[in-house]
Amino acid sequence: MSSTPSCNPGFSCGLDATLRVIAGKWKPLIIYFLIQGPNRYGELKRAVRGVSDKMLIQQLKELDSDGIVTRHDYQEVPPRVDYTLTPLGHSLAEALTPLCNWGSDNMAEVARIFAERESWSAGAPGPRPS
Amino acid sequence: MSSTPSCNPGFSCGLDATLRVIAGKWKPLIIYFLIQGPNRYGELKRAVRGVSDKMLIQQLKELDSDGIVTRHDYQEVPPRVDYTLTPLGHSLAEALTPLCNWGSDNMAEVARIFAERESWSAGAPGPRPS
DNA sequence: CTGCATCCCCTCAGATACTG
DNA sequence: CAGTATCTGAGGGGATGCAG
Repeated sequence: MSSTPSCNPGFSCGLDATLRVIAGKWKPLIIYFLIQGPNRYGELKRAVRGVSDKMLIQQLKELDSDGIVTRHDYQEVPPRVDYTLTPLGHSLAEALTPLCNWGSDNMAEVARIFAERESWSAGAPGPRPS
Repeated sequence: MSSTPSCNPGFSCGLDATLRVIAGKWKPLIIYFLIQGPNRYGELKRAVRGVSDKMLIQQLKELDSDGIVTRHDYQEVPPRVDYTLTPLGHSLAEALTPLCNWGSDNMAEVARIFAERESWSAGAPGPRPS
């Protein structure tokens, strides 16, 4: 029955379950862009810059079979396909929001950290080994 | 917000920035367990099931150099080391909460989906997934 | 903790089908 | 030819885990 056990087979906790769904380099981005508007393949590809066709298609396919998005093929001549979030996917996208905000809020900080890390390889005078 | 740069060098959006920090198979779990309580190395290892020593140490080290956690070595015998979240790490952990909740809320759903996907190889008499 | 063997993820480059 | 969506194969590199 649906007694929602505290710790189900396979998942050590809720976060664990979530991670299985959004695992991968692009899925979080894809999901998050999907809720913001663009849903045609081309739009998505432009939004998630740096992703290759293969990856985009692949991830989209996985998200589809995971019940996060729905693929709609208009079967038209200039190919037209769009992807929309399912209710489940929509709620997931919303759960992603705080992460996005965190990144926005701390972007300067994060950028600085990464910049430093790159610079020490270039010979930074950092009194900072450990 | 007033001083929040729209799109900084390298990051296409906030989510992108965040993902660079929590990239990896274990980091989100580690961070989230860290906020839930105490965390000696051993505790952590028990919490994040399936992780190897090498990976745990490695990820912890990265999180440390990313300013997310702080490593404290008591230099005792028996070795005692603990890791605590920095303010930055703490806020990140909080941003992770909705994701954890999402997983908990939809664990049954997710488990079902994954179960079905695995069953195709076992020949389940399922009433057709579609 | 370091080295080594492995595996999967991801990127690159090229191909297909159809229209204006 | 240009544009859209998708697929295929090859290959590198990073991530992961085991043993010394």
